Amino acid sequence: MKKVTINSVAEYAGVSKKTVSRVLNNEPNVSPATREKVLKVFKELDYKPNPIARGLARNKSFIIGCLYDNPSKSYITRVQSGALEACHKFNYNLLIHPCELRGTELIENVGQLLTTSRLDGLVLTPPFSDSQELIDYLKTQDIPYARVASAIQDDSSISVRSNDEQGAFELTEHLILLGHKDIAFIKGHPDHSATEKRFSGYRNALLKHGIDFKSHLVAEGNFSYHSGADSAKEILDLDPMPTAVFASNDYMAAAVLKLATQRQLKVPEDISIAGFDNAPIARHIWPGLTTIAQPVEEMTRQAVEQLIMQISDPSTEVYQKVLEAKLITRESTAAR
Amino acid sequence: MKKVTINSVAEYAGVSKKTVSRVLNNEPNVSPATREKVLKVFKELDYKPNPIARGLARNKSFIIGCLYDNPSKSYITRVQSGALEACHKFNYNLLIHPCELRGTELIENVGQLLTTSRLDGLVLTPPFSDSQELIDYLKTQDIPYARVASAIQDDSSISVRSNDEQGAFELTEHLILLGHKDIAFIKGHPDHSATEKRFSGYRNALLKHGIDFKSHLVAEGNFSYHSGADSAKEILDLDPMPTAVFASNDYMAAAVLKLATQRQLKVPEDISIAGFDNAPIARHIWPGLTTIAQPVEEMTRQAVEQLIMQISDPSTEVYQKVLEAKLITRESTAAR
DNA sequence: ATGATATTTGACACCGGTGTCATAATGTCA
DNA sequence: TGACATTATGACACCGGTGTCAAATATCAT
Repeated sequence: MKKVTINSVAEYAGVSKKTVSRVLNNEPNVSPATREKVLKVFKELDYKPNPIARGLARNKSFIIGCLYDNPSKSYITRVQSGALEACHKFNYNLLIHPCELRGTELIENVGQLLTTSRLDGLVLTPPFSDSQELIDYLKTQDIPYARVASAIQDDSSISVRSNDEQGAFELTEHLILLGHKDIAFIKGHPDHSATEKRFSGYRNALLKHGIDFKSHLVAEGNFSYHSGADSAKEILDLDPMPTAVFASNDYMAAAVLKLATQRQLKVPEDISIAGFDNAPIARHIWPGLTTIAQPVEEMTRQAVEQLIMQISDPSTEVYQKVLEAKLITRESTAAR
Repeated sequence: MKKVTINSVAEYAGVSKKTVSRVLNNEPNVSPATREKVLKVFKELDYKPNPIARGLARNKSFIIGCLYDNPSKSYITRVQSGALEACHKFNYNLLIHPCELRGTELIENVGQLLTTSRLDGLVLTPPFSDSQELIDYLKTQDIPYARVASAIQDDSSISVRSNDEQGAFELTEHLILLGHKDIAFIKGHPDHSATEKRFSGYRNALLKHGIDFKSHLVAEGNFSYHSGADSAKEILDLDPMPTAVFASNDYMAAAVLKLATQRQLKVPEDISIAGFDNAPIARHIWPGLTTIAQPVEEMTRQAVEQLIMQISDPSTEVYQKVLEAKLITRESTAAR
């Protein structure tokens, strides 16, 4: 299998390299006859341009990097799947790069990534999308990036998020309307901006309905199943026990459900449990979890799509969007 | 921020490009003094070689591709995490490429991937690692690849798998020793070689203990939660109902557990349920699933590590390994 | 000191494309 | 038909490295 390069094509077609390059890139100023001829040779020799050479000449790699550090596997796969969809639409590829937010090496680590892969852009998922330090660094490197599910203010970069506050508000209201007054809340990871947003949605709903906020009903989680299990213990040990628990994501809610069931509590008869995200686990367990569907794939898809726009035309207006979250009721919540 | 290239380094250090290149690649035949001098300039100018230029010159990208099409999110993330570990150890990056096994475009799709990204190697995960068609194609493209969890015979390529048959045998035996005789089995996806292996482990255990194999106790699944739900219905509708169910993975087992619970059956008192893989969900639900721990990360890590070895030295002996699977007992199985 | 050999170094082509600019071919209008 | 604008084409440098090979220098034995 001999290698077919732009040179061989040019020679075979009897034109210059440059003309072949023009045809390749659909540039104007090629006569129809010549274009036709070259295209035929492409077919005949089964020519595929070398992306690396092209990358060198144009200083582009057609690769987008995805940064993440998230305890939820399903969140990651959803992010990836949205990102891939957008990438493939525009013939980009996706390189994944998990790393840790904490630790002084973050900047170094990302810098390493940038120099070793020459990415054309970066998608930041929480908690990176909320890291001011990282964002400041990226600005100095002038590499385009897009933030997913970030609540921090930065008008100069692409951002797509969903309305966490609104979602949490609706879910809390749902519980209140079912007659619950003692609603425990499990917070997410403090590094994620969604954590505060969801918490404030919860508080606002209580406020609106004239229910006193009680701080002893709030447990500190970090989105991991394990932290949910710890919080579950705290909450179920309370006396009197709250009649409902709202966990900031489905994994933690699943942990509450597990402990409740272990303790012979009936869900939702004895206690209602709700989560957030609509992760697969929410419907894989019994009873199914009432939760808030967050359009993770869609957020990421849009973010990456816009990122690619920005890469191909830096003058594109910076896209900032907030998508709606939606209440999904299942069997884990019921009237008091 | 001015760009620092090999030329500027050379000029600044007062040596030729080539000498800089030698230092860069730790090549011999550079006098200690010169090497020292160049290294100092590296630091001073904060020089980072351009991987794309290097890739063009050496026809290498330092990127490994990972092909998958698997309904289990947790399986995918485990695969990725093992692959990433190996990649980062050797300064490679990982590009992920989900695609569908079925459909005539597979070869075309992969071909496209290879020409648009110039990968240095490919990791195949099930069901791709079992696809003879794909493997034949890859051989014609002469790109190095490694197979993960594949049972098909191919001495010429790297393969790391775990002992599915043995694992299924042990799990079945565990159920038998608990006194179960009517043990239903839910098969996995027919495109995965593990499916037959697990099934045959199940049959062999029955055989060894003199229990008749009953085909009506076998349901056809495909590893997805959904298929598990369908199979669960079939099995729980049987009369008499079997006293134990062994699903070929944990997702399907979780579906059985959900339906059983919905039907007010007590697990494990009324029916024992077991899965395979030791996916996170196995311990996220109540009762926890008895299952077989499959070292997915470790398999992939080894496969990628060997792949990289092979890339850097094609004469490396082809690595083929079978790792052990391990029985994990939890609350979902009990004596009859 | 001399020649023989080993080590260090650099000039230059090359990887496979793209960008710039000059030149050739064609079209337009008075 | 000539003057000029427009379109088509190619020569050549360039992106930032690596490979080849010959020249320069150092090392060693005699």
